Order: sequence, then structure tokens, then C-alpha cells
Amino acid sequence: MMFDNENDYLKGLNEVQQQAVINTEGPVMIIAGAGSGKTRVITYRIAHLLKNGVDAFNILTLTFTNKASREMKERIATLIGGSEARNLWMGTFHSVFAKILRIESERIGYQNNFTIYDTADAKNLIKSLIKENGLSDEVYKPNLVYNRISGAKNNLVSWQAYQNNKELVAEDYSSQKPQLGKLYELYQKRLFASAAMDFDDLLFNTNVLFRDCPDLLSKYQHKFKYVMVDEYQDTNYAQYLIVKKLAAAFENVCVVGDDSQSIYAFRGANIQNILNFKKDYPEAKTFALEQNYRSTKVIVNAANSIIKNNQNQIKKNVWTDNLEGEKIKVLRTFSDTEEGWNVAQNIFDIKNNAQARNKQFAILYRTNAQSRAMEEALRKMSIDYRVYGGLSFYQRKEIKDLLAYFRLALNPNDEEALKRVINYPMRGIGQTTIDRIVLAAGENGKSMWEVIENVTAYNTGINSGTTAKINDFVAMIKSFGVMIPAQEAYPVAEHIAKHTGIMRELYNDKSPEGVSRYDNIQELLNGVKEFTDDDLVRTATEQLPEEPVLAGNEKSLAYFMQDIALLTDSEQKDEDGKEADKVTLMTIHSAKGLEFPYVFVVGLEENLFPSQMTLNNREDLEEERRLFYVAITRAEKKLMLSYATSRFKYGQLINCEPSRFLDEIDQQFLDLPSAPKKSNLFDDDETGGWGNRGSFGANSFTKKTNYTPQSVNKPLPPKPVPVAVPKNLTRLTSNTGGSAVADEIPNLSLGNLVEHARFGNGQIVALEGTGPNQKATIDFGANGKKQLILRFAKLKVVG
DNA sequence: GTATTATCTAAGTCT
DNA sequence: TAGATAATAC
Repeated sequence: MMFDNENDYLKGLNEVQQQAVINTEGPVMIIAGAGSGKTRVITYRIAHLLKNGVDAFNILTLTFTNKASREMKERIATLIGGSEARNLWMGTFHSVFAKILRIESERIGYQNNFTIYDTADAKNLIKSLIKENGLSDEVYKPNLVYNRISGAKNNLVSWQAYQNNKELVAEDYSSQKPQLGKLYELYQKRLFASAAMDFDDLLFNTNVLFRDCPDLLSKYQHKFKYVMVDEYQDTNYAQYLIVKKLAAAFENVCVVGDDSQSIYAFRGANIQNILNFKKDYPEAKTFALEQNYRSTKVIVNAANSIIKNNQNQIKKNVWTDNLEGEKIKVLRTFSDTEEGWNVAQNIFDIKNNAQARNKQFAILYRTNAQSRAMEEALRKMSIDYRVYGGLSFYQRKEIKDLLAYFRLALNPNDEEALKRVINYPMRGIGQTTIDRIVLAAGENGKSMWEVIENVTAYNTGINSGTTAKINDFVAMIKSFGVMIPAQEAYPVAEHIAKHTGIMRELYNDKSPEGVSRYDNIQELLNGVKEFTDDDLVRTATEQLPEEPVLAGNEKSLAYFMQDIALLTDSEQKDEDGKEADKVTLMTIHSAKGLEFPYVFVVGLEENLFPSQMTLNNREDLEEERRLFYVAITRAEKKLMLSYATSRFKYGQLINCEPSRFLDEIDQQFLDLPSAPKKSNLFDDDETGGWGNRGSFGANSFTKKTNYTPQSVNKPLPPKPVPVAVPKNLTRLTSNTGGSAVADEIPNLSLGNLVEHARFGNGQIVALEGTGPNQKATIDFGANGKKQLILRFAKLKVVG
């Protein structure tokens, strides 16, 4: 331990924080406002427990996301030292209980080498079931079916209970989907036959385990004498019950959360869990952390003015001693593309004016699709960035393909993996054959693997040529299976990558995408190698039970797969190990728990944020509002909110209205785009109706607002020239006489000498595009050749 | 069984 | 728009 003296580590905490740290016995609820030092309290609490002689192995800390768990682990390690930290049980609900199930699953009839299906696997399985049962995928949309089943599992409703529940059945009848209960049953049975669990099963089956095996429940109750749950407002019923059961013996349960930041109801999170904590534990002590240490007064108060529009909440008073700070800047642009440019330009300016680093900036959005416009603009302005979320490394096709071989070698009954690779790379086992195998499997109550293992024993009608190909495939998979327990992960993985022909296939594809796929495979193999070579110092959650439960030793491929099964975001390390200086792009959901000095929240438009799907009922809309609350409370120094008056959706331009959330912020905290000018054509409403908001009546926001370019407040470059406009913006730009920013584009031709504020003098060597998009390649001599967007470059023609 | 073309439809957030 | 699927040709 780092601290010899008790005061040392309590000194840095305020009164309430100290109380939250030292009250370690009995149930405790900590209501932690945004930026109130929540993580600090949790880590100090753990340190306090350890200092008072509690064994690290007896402390379980559950988080919600991998990122949160990672960050918490790091903070703990700095606080108490790495070796002690390693013995703590800490992880997401899913990963902790996946590991426990890995050890105990045989007690509930699951083999312990079960595969974990991700959402894509699960939806594919559902698609197959819909097809096999002759149902229409128009009526039974796989997404909907999946969500329905997921919802049931999160509430611990088994398929049997589902089918016996009159209310649920009636709902399905009235929505014209009477087969949902049956699909749920088939889905579970097929998962079981494939020895697979989906994400929800990890929680569901943990509950089954604790319900049906009291000895195991007792074992884990005594193992985890202290249970801490972060982001408790986001727990669903399945998680709630696990926590309740685990804590039943000692009741040393500490939940930390903020009802204002509950943003996962769509995933079954039940905000009542935190609202009702006092009912479950009447003797619970409650601590409210209300002092915000993160943000300026402007930001904190603006956030408060937003959240007070929600009815359903625990009253609290978040305040701060920090500086007043700058007003929240509102950016208005007329297209999503320009929104990107505007944000990029603002980042550029702030970087220059405030000596800020890239990593101090975050751009937050409601949907992943919005990242593209931002990325393009940042790329063109040579600002380094990193996009979090979206399609993760492990979800790429080539990675899933190779992993499917690994999965299959470990668990040949894994049907989704089998289907994925039985004909990839192509080996002449086509759709017809696969259909026949599926049919035979269904008729005989066998898995697909059991059928192909002995094809000739079944009446499939598959010809002898294809049979031979199937036999080769089976033999290959079996040979992989034999290698796994005998060898470490890397040689096996490499062998599989080569032997299946995946490497060759991708190597021969010389298209840029093909090359990148090949690189990705190499990267995955490097990951395996690292796993194999690392002298593993495992954290408690990764530690093995007394006897190995998976094939081979802890460096086998089986353990590698366990490690990555629940990683949906890739932990991108930077090559040279130094911390990357990059702008962060992520959804608001994944930004929860993080903070940045400069934050842009983009796409503040009706139907986007709040999302169209949430406008129908109060609960959903309040969740969107909490999401907005989360977004703005990420900012420390300066917050910028941006919206566009038109945006591409489904490949076509649609008009957008500013978000109602902009109206809800107390306007005294906003720095609105400057006052209207008579001549400003943006004032003209006939192009789109950004100004009238129908039922929302007079929109103070749009009434007061008028757009003047935010990004151009510096000396103007030479006289603008009329520019051709890109065709998809024709209507808007012709109305406005060209993009507001494009007005400043100088008329350039090849060979012109120009002056740039940063790069100095240069010569135009190439011109590309027209209008606002015009790019020039300029040779700045010693400063190199740069490609610049003219609308931003602020070039002065000098010759 | 495979390759190419035509047509459709979806972008909501995370484990 | 773009990725996914269905239809068609080979």
C-alpha cells in the first residue's frame, strides 16, 4: 500500500466523499452527480478496504463497459500498486459472469467450452430460424425478434415462462406475431445444441446457476464479501438480481450511480433499481456527491437547466466552485458536410489560440453514422483523430472468419461458425449442400457438425464429390482441434490461418481492401503471438480455477478466445507506445464516464437527437434528455453544440430542424450565432422550414438565431470568385449565393504563389474540385507539399 | 456451384 | 449512399 497514514488518502476528498469511502460495511448507495469524483470514490473505497485488512480476492467490482473497467483498473493500480490490484475481481457484468460460467456451467448442463455469440451471430441464427420455419422476415424482422427475446431474458423470463405468460402472448397476438414465443424456444434450443450463449444468456444463466445450485451461490457469496456496482442506474433486472443474491450473505453492497445518467433503458436497464434501492435495503446509507469538479459553472448550470425538464428523477443539486467559464457556443451550418468543416475549423482555431492538444478534444454524436462527415473534415485539415466504436476490429469480416475457425476447432457444434466458414475460402460446398445438411440435422435432432462428421449415414442426397469435400473439411477441423490442447495459441493460430487458405485468399487480393484485410489478419495473429509470448500476470477475473476448465494450458487458443470473447471495442495501442495525441470521436453512449476539456456535441436536430424513435412517449424522450445531459457534462472548459439545417439520409438531402434540447437550455448560457442581417439569405424560411417547429410553437431558438460563419473572423483573403457548386447542394447554395465560407475562396490557377499563415510561401502544383470543395496541392518547399481545402486554407495570393 | 448484375432497404445507443 | 440479398447468367 502506498499510504501509511490514514489521513494521507482521505485528505484529497471532500466531506461527503470521505463518508462514502469509509462507510464500507452494510448497504450503501452513492448518488454521484456528473463530474463529482465518482471513480475516485470507488477507487479510494477499495483502497480503504484493503488498508483495513480486507483481502483483494474478496472484493468484486462490477462495471458496465469494458472501457470503464479498464480505466478503473488503471486508476486502482496507480493508487494501490499493480500487484495488489491484480487480485481484485473487477470487470463488466458480462465478463465476470462469463468466467464464472466457464467454471461452473456444467452444473446447469452446458459444456464449459461454450461459445459466446455476439449480436451478429445471434441475429444470423434468428434469421435462419425464421427461414427454416417458413415465417416471413417482413413480419418477423430479425432485429425485432432479437430485441423481444433479449428483453425477456433481461427480465429473467424463460421461453417456457414466456409461452405461459398470457400478457406477453396476447401482446404478440395483437401485434400479429404469434410465433414469437415459439421462436424464442427454438432459438434457445438451437443455442444449446450449438453449445452457445448469447450476451443475455451470460446473465440469465448466471441467475439459473445461483437459483439451482445453492452451494455455488454460497460459495460466491463468501468469495465476494464486498460487492461494488458502478453505473447502477444502468442495471437490468437480471443484473440487479445477481447483485442482490451475491450480496445477500453480508449485505456489503455499494452501488454507485446517477439516475440523471441512465441511458440504457433500451437494453433493459431499469432506472427503478436505483430509485428503489432504499426499499430493498431500508438501513442503507445514502451519500450524494453533488459538487462537480469537472466543468465550468456555465456548463454545470446549463446541464441542470436541461435535466430539470425530466419528471422522473432523484432531486439533487449539482454545483461547482470552478470558474464561470465561457458561454456554450452554438454552431449552425447548412449541411452535415459543412458541420464537419465547421467543427474541424473550430478545433483548428482553439488549438492555435489556446495551445490545445488534439487529445483535449472530443466530438460526440448520437449515431455512429455521423462520424463520417467529421472524419472527412479532420482528415482534410490534417488533424489526427480516433474513432471509437462503430465496426470494431473483431467485427470485421476477415477477423470473424478466422475467429470462426478458431471457434469451430474449440467447439465444432458452434453452428454459426460452421456456416460461416464451411465454404470459405470456397471449397465447393454451396448453398444447396448446406440446406441439405441443415435439413438432415433438423430431421434427426442432430447438430450440423454431427451430420457432416458422418454424412453418408444420413439421407441427404449429397453427391459423392461433395461428400469427399465435406470429409476433407471435417478432417481439417478435427486436426485443428487436436492441436489446441497440445500447443500454445500462436502456432496453432498461424497453422489455421495458413492451412485453411484464408491467408492465401487474402494475399492474392491486391485491391486496397484486400491488402487491408490481409493486414488485419496479420494484426490478429500478432495479437495471438503477444498473448502467447506475454508472461501473463493475470488479474483475478482472469485467473484460472484450481483445475483448467478449457483445453490446454493458459496459453492455449482456448484461453485466448476467452480473453477476446467480450471485447467489442479494440484496445488500440499506438505503435511506439507513447500516448497518442488524437481528437476523440465517439457516440455519447460510449463517452459516459469520460471527460475532455473541449467537447463538441454535433447533430443537434429533431429526429436525430432526440432520435425519431423516442418522440412517442415520455420515458424514451426523457432518456434522450439524459443522454444530452451526459453529453454536455463531458466538457470541462468549453462546450460547443452544433446542428445542420440539412443532412443526407438514405442518400438524399433532408431538411432538419434544430433540436428541442437547444431550446431547453437556459439561454443565458448560450452564445448563439450572431444577430440576423437583413441580407442574410439564411433568414429565408422557404428553403426548408428550419424556423417553424409545428407543435412546438414559437421556437425561441430559431427565432433568435441566425447564421453567420463561425469560422471566418480573420482578415479576408482576396476577392471571391463565383464558384460552381457540387450538384447535391445545388438548391441550397444557389439560394445563398454559395456557401458562406466559400465566399472567401481566392481565384487560383496552377503556378500561383501563395502565402499560408502556418506553412509560409508556396506554389500551387495541382487544383482539384470546384466550389467549396476545391482543393489545391501546394508545394511549400521546406514545409513539404500539402493538400488544402481552399475554403479553410486562408491563402493569400502573392504572385 | 459460382460470378455478375439488379434490386431492395436501412442508420440507435452497447455487452 | 452502401451493404445485403435476390435474380440471372454462365
